[in-house]
Amino acid sequence: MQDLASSALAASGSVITLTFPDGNTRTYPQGITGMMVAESISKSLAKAAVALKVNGQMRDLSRVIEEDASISIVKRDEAEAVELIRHDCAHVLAEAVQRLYPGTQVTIGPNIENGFFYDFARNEPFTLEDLPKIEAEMRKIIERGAAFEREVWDRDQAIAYFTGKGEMYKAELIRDLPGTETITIYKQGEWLDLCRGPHMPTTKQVGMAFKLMKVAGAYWRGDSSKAMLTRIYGTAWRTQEELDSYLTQIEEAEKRDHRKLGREMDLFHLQDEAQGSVFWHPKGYKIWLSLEGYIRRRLNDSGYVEVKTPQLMDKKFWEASGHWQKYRDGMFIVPDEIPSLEEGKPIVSNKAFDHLLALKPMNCPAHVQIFKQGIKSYRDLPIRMAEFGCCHRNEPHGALHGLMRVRQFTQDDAHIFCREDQVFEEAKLFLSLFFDCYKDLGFDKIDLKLATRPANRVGTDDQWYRAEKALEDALKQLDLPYTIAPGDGAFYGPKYEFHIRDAIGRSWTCGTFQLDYNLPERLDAHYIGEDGGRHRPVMLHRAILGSLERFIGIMIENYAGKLPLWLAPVQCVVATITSDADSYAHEVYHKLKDAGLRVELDVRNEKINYKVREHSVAKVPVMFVVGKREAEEEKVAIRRLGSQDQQFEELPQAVASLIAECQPPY
RNA sequence: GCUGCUGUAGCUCAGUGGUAGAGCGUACCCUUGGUAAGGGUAAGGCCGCGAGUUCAAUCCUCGCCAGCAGCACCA
Repeated sequence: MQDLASSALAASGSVITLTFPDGNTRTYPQGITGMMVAESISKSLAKAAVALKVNGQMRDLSRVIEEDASISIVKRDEAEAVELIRHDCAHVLAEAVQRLYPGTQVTIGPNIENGFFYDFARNEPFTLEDLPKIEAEMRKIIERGAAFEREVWDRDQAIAYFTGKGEMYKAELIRDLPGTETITIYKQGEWLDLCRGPHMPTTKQVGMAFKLMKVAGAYWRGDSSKAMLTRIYGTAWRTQEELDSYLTQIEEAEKRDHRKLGREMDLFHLQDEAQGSVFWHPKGYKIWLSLEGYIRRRLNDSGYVEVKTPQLMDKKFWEASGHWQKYRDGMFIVPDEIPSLEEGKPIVSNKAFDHLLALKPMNCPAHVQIFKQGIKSYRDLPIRMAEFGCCHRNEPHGALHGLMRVRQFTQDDAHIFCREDQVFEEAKLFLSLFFDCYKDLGFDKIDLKLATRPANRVGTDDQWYRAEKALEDALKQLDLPYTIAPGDGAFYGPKYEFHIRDAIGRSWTCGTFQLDYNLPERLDAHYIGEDGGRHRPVMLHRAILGSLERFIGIMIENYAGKLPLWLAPVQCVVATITSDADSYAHEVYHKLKDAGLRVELDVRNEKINYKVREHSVAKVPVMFVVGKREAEEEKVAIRRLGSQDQQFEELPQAVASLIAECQPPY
């Protein structure tokens, strides 16, 4: 090291000082690369190294370190390296595809959570059958171990190069890069790609712990008016063990799918004749009622009043609210005419189109109508108007998904009518109510976003500023972690979005809190202020669960079907060992039933093993098992889901403690 | 809505150019068994829908519908 350093020093005459993670510093000659630094420390480090972090930024090992910096060498077995492995793997995928399918254009191939994808433009989209062949080609490329070489290209030359090769998408990407951006190219052997980098030294370091997962269509630049590309998803890890454990994790997650559990636990079903609308079975509806009851108590105790508003309302009404113009394509429209029963005649006349009704897609305009009945004083505000409102939205077929995205859903909706100076306080009240509920419901991983002004919006900038500030201040004051989602606000105001993930990691919006200056204006709502004049109230749209359908779906997945006692559709099964215990079992069953518990009696002519298995599979949280012994001693054998053993208890005590345990948290 | 894949018994899935099979579940019978599947018998199918090719289609081709994955959308 000394030799290298001193000889280079002698040549160039200047040095740089590098600080290592342990705080030590060393001087190196100018022009030194990351790889040379690694080699200067040890051969084994140089071999294990895949990248260099310069002042916290990942860089290629081959790049020259220009000036004094704190650095750390990233080894392949470190957690950070997995990002490099995945991105390099995407490049290898792209090369493999272009080798196997000449004429395919490459576009973009970024990392995503747990993996990467690459979008290709090809007349004939890839299918699942193509993947093993592509994987095999990738292995060859990795085996070959070509070095990744970074080159800086001139912008026009780069555009000319890719255009010349027929890579129109790459050319477009370069054309759209800001003029200040350096155009960098990474070569791996003969193949090259436009890329910002960094990359590992060679393709060999990608390793073999990767797998191509699925193919799908994806629009160029995420724009449905543009071409549809064919996307290949892959995953890559540092070791085979990591890959295997990821694949097992996916398999396990699939078992929690609410659509599967919904069928197995006999909670609900969906069918073609009512696609996107749920048939709730008795057991599923028990969950619904428990959850609804819980929220109703919460709202009642938090100053809300509950209302119920019409499903069908005249088109005029939706024109006034603005929904007709903006969201008509998502509404169910019904003619207000008696349909004809005459054979061969149209069901409705042409005149029917002059008078249309729509199923409500939202509850808010209806709530404004209630607000507008009579005259409201500033003293009445805030008015917190709640409704378990059933809404219909004509969702695109491709969007429908189990309970998560349906066409008929019920929101635990409410609208708060208040003065602007009350927004901050209402936001705080809502946030604390929200988190109290989610704690009770077993959710701690909630992704809270503050969605700010979109390009297309109503209201003045000043109004938006005050609105965003009120929402952000409430978050800060409650010390809640959040991220900003710029431009994601509604056209009428900023909002909080509460996202939760399902079993396989997809994120769904559940709760929401939205500020709205627009609707009170459009529907002419007002109150009389202290000054005796008319004023516009601010409207806050808010939901804790969001759609009950979606929330129950998420909850099933979150608990893997093993709902806590207060939500479980069947809280206890009384099961007999022999028919000698039948009459005692009836007595036990009725004691629990009379106490209001959701209980079932199993006196079937089956062995206890069989009954225990069946009810365990059905995820019943508690079983009271009774045989001859229990009947004689007035006891029950309690068996809990997931436990191997049992406790024996006196009947009155067992009943009392189960009742206590089944109480809702609020 | 777009791209791809899939559609066979209530559920999970085999299968074949000559009108179908398993396991689980269901019904009935035997069994009264002490904590995750006791035994037997039986019933159960417009092989998603419509057209075409063929002597013959669940199987091949086309169209439609639905489901799944992803994309787009989500007031």
